[in-house]
Amino acid sequence: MQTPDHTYGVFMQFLTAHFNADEEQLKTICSKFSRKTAKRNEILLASGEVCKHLYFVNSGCLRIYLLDLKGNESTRFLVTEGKFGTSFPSYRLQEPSVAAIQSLELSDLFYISYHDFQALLDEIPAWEHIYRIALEQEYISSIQRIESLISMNATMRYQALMESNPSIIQRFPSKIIADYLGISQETLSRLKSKK
Amino acid sequence: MQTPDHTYGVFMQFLTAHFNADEEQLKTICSKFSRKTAKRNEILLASGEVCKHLYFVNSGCLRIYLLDLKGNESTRFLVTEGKFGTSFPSYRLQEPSVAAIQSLELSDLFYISYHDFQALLDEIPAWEHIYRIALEQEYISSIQRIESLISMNATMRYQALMESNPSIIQRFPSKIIADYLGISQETLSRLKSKK
DNA sequence: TGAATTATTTGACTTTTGTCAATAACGAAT
DNA sequence: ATTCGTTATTGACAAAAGTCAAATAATTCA
Repeated sequence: MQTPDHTYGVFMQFLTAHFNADEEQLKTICSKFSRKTAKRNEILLASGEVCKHLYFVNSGCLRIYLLDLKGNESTRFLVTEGKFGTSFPSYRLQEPSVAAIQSLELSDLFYISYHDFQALLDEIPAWEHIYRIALEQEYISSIQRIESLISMNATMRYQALMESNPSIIQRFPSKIIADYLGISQETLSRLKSKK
Repeated sequence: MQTPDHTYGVFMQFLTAHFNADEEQLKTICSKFSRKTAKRNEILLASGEVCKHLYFVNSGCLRIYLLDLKGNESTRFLVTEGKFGTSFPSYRLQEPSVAAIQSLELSDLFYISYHDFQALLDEIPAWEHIYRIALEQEYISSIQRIESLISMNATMRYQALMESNPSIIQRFPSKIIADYLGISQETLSRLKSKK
């Protein structure tokens, strides 16, 4: 991938929003990203592997999830269009991943290796700045998620999700919404019908 | 606070670990921090207020916690010696805080305002770099906390905490450990006696 | 030190949530 | 449209965790 153009879609919007003034930097950044299509339900990372890529979801959706010995799944994150996602602890530390990554839909993805990501941090100070801002946002989101998990019951967590992010409730199977909320799908089904 | 010296304790260790080569930057950074002592159980931030300070805990301990209408408390974070802590979403966005901050012990604190923190980010590129690294670590910790909350029951979460951070179990009242794990103090007491 | 406060444990009971199983509904792909 | 496989709902029951109350233990600090 060498020169950015309109076919980049949402990824192009992200880049120009941050680097519109600097064609040179933009080309450097694009040169480090590759693009791929992931099929519905395709596994991009199995648990136990070291996570090699950070993904930008141009279209579709990724799910970062845990799978225990009994086959129970827990959704750590859902990553929709215009967002970056990876198995962060594994990607950052280059250690085996606890979580797996799955494409929930037919997805159009840009991705960058850890090595190239580090190179961008060194080469382009603005890249570190943007990354820092993004980390702050994700950290705030994760704090809010922790708060809902330690201070609310299943009903309150579902209501809070309906208010903060109603689109994902419609978009994804309720089994996955239940995993994300840390409750069983039967419990979710019941609290939906009661209300 | 102008010139750093040995009375700074752990804070000095943190600074020299990152800026040992640069006396100039060190002085700039120190000039933005103030120091204060907080009494046991002193409230440093009440919920609803905008969080003005980021704290470095030189000695003692801070607790970032939630308080609901019924008086139930939930501990978002415990910040021990050598760590930075604040009500992060409020400090970063300069919005009213959901959480409160309390000094659990007699604590020796360094603190910096949001404005001065932003100034350091602009003035000293290495400050943004260090901050980014710290954010990554905190974000990874919060992801691991989310995972334990969505995929483990009370017993497993307690066991995991005993393995990952046994010192805080001994140091703090079990009521606070229970809050931190998202369970009632009675449940914690029972699972301790069963094992 | 000793009174007062705070924290912890335990019991009895309730509520919430999970599990298993059966059925119903839905959706993708031919 | 029909079939197959997945997803959602519901019931019956079990397990986990919460609540309230009382008794005991431990701490604080005056």
